[in-house]
Amino acid sequence: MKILLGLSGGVDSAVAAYVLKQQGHEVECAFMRNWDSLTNNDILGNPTIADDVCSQEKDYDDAKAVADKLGLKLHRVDFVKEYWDDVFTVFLDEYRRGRTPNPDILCNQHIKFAAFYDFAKKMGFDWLATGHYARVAHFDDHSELLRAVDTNKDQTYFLCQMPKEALRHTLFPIGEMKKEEVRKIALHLGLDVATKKDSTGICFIGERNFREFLKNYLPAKSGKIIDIQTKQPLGQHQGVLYYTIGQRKGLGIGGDLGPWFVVGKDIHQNELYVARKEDNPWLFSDQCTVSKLNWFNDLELNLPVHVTAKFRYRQSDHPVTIHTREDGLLEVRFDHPISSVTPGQEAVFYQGEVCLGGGVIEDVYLNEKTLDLRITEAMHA
RNA sequence: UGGGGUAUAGCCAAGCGGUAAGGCACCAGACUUUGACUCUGGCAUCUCCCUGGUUCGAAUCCAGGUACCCCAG
Repeated sequence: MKILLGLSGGVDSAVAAYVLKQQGHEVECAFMRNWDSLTNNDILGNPTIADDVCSQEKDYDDAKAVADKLGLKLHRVDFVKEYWDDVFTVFLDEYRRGRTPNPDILCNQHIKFAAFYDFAKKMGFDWLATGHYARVAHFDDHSELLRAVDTNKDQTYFLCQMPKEALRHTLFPIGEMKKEEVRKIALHLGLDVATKKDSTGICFIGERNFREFLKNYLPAKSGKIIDIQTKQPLGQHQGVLYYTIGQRKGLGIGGDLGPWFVVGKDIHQNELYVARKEDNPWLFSDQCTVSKLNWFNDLELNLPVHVTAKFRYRQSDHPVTIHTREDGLLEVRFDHPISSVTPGQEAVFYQGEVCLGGGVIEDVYLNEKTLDLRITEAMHA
């Protein structure tokens, strides 16, 4: 089989390349470049903007070293425009709406398993492979996405929006391995990336002071921080768009009552609403609606059904019941109230080991009332 | 300009003569391919409003200032 592997310069994809090669496949690698700090005006809060060699080039060098060591060909592909148009534009639009998007899910959806997948097809490859911690089971008529064996590293959450067709032609070579084993193999192979720190932050962009990063694209506009319980102003925020639900840091509210957590916002009034931990009904919800659904199987034909769901990466599974509403949105009812479920984030559904798919959280509810309605009522009471 | 009260780090706030608790905020690190949450650590050392004094020793006692608050005018 002719396989194109996405090689990032990290240890996971390096070992994935090795595994495929050992299995006797015809493997070539490709390094993706999706972000250009200068053309994308990524200045504020960029820790490496002044460096001679930007971190991406360092990653490319690492990837090149791995490919050379394994004797594999390395392509270099550039999706900077696609990333901006299909990922970052959506990302910013969501923020402008006061929501909190997940750019890495968009990236997998539009870049790695769309633009990159198309590139692989065009280049004549039969399969696409990446170093994600996930498993895929291919059957005659469909493919299933399964949780990684290493449950601590499982990345199916980020893969929930990958197109079905791409999943049909994708392999995750390290999905059966634990991170520890991956590093051990890399060490045995003498790869320099064996001990390289796991990358974090937005994929292709990296770790950032997030508020400073957003300021490059969303202008600061300070306003009031209000205690949703008493309606009293407690301080000033720097821009309501910079904060997300459940957030504690960055509010700058002193005194003896805290800590305070963001429970909601009004982008028109430019007000941020906060509550104390003791007032936690404000942080909880028992239901949400979900749009932009992507299913890997025909489960939706059999709704309603009781499954488990994650509402953010590395959150434990929560039992929920899902069914379709007349307006086409998916309605998700939680068995028990959950904290800080946030519009714009992804709800991903599982049945045991199988990742069924996911969608974007639209509204969150408590006792049949949307968060916005609850806030409006509280502020006018 | 009568009486009473308070002045401790950015914000709250312990301390009541023996060599500055704690919380919030903030900063750093850990965790983490989103944003968050969480965890760990740091954070008053010509220092406790100022100036004198008592004492072996004062944020703690005394005197005088200064500022703010409350009650009464």
